[in-house]
Amino acid sequence: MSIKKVAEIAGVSIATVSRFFSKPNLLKQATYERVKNAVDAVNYKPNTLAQNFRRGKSGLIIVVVYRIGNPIYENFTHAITTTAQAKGYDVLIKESSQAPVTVKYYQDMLNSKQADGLIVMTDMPQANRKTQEILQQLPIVFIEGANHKDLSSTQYLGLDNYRAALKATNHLISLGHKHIVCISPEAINTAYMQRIKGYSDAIKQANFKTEKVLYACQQPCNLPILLEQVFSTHPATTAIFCVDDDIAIDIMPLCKAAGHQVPNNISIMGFNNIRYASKTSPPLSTVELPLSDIAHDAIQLLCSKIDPTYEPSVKQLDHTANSSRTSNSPSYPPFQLILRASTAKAPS
Amino acid sequence: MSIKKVAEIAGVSIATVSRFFSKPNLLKQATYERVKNAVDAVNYKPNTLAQNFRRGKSGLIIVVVYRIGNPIYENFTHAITTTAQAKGYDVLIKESSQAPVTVKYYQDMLNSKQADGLIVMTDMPQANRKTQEILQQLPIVFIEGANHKDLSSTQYLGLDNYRAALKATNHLISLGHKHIVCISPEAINTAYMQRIKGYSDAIKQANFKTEKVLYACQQPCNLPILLEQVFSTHPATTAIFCVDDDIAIDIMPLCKAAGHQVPNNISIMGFNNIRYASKTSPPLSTVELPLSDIAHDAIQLLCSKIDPTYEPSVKQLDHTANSSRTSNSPSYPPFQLILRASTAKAPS
DNA sequence: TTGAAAGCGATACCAC
DNA sequence: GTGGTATCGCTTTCAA
Repeated sequence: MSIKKVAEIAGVSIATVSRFFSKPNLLKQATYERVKNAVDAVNYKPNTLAQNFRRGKSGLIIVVVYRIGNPIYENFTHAITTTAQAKGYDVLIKESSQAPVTVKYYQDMLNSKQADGLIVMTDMPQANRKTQEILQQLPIVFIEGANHKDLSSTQYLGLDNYRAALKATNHLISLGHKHIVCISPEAINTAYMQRIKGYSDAIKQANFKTEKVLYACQQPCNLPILLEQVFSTHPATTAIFCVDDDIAIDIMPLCKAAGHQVPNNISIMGFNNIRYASKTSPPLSTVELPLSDIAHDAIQLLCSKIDPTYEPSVKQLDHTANSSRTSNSPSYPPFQLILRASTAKAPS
Repeated sequence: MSIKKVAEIAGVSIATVSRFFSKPNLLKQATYERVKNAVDAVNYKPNTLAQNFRRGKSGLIIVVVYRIGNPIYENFTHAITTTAQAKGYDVLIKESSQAPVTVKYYQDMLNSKQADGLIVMTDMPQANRKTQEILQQLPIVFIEGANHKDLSSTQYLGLDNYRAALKATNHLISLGHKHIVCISPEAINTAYMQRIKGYSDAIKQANFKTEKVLYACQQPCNLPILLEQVFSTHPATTAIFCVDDDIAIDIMPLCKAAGHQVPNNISIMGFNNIRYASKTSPPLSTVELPLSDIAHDAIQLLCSKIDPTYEPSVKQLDHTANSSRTSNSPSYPPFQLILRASTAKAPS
């Protein structure tokens, strides 16, 4: 009844009140004033629910992250929001850690118009051929950690996890390390897989035989055991490549507690360069992906999927490292090696 | 046209299709089957936009946080979501760091029915008498950092920042420290103010004359200068109480770099017990507020504000420490002192 | 430049 | 148990 009320007070039709908000310059100055007065008088706000309903869209982009509180997202969501707002979308964040996020979930969310589009930073469980086809149709952009190999390049906007890991491992190799182990969370996703592959390939390219990947469970409960295992079965180990900073940050004190000096006896390398990586003792060497730089492209891509007429020519947006021929796009900087004091020359 | 389509296919009225979802047990078995088949056949999902519109509510609770990526929220949003979902609400998160969140913003968000209720963990800028009255009417629950003194107890669900800080400072005092400085972020909010007050009161109660509060700007740029200042103007300083862990984590390496051993020469105490507090070297002593424990009460309170008939008797929910007569509620545990290795006896 | 009116899709009341 | 239908508040032709 609200727009009606305002119309009544202003002595105009509801259409005019509607125009007051959507196309104010169509109104005659005098009419505009009358409506404005009425609107102010009752402090009228158009009912978003009704607007959304009528327009058939919610004006909402939802960013799905595994868990809030992960410092990785810090700048990314910020950049996403700024870009999206410029295009008239509001951005809200959904945590996926408490509910298994399935293809069906995305489908429902979008079909029922809860959100106009999704930016997903969580791994998607099983993507078989059928679900893949479904996802293809949906306005979703997958980033970081999606099962990109099941998705086309217009679906997935990736980061060069593979090459970054390759480079990080190569850095350790260049420091003279010959026995490097890799530690990954047990709950593995595609980003982690790519990083592990980067590590493996670096080891192989260097013709080392001691390639070793260990998996830590979510709660860093088994990390002490894991570490013990490393040094008992691979006593020659002089470097650890952790596929994320959290693992590295967890493991560094454990190394020290076990009597292994960092970096004198053992070098530790992280991944992501979270805010806390520079605060460890010694500060953590790590790699940083240009997460916030891809925000613009992500929104662009998403908009073109929400409204296919939006931008007919979607430019090439594949920044993944599926194969050796793929390279980083020049449009935004590639990964960056951040060298601090947790890595050093291998002890002789 | 969708419910209509399903009704057509099933050969029933739209009312029946509607009931299929809302009150399925009202349908005759045979009718139920027919509708079910039709629904499955076209993979029909009720349009949430239409439902929300018709029902006049969005079924959404939005948690407003200053910035995602802050580990404080990690468990809290989780707990909020679980509780809210049990009551039929979905929970999304809104970052406030990019847009100044004003009273008007909240008002619009709720009036326009974007969300049914808000849980706010950001400070609210200026709350004068008028805005206070407005907020009183709105389905908002303020937590942690709100200007609680401007709000009534049915509005604000607080944490005992004051007493936790008092206790933390008293712990330093009990270790023999007589010259304790306090460092707070420059962008101060009520939670920080309460903590600072807790610190001050502890100092006063101990009859120390050297009470000193310093403010670090958001980017920890001036922290080195601040620290230098501490030791030049207060060379007797043997302990630092930081009003949040981030400050403590930032300052610890700086102390060490400046040649002050932690905790031998200087003790450092944090606040919040974020995930990374235990990873510093030495591990950080801190205090932890029962943030995730209040999730249930927060949702309860919010629901009673969304629908006043929901729970006529709102039980006493004031857990703040406005005055000395207020005490922690027995319903959830109070703060907890987490003692690690960054605090030790004052050097003699 | 403005108004009248047809819906958007679902809900719920009132009949039968 | 089921169907008909008014209605939620707004947007958007189409006419005037």
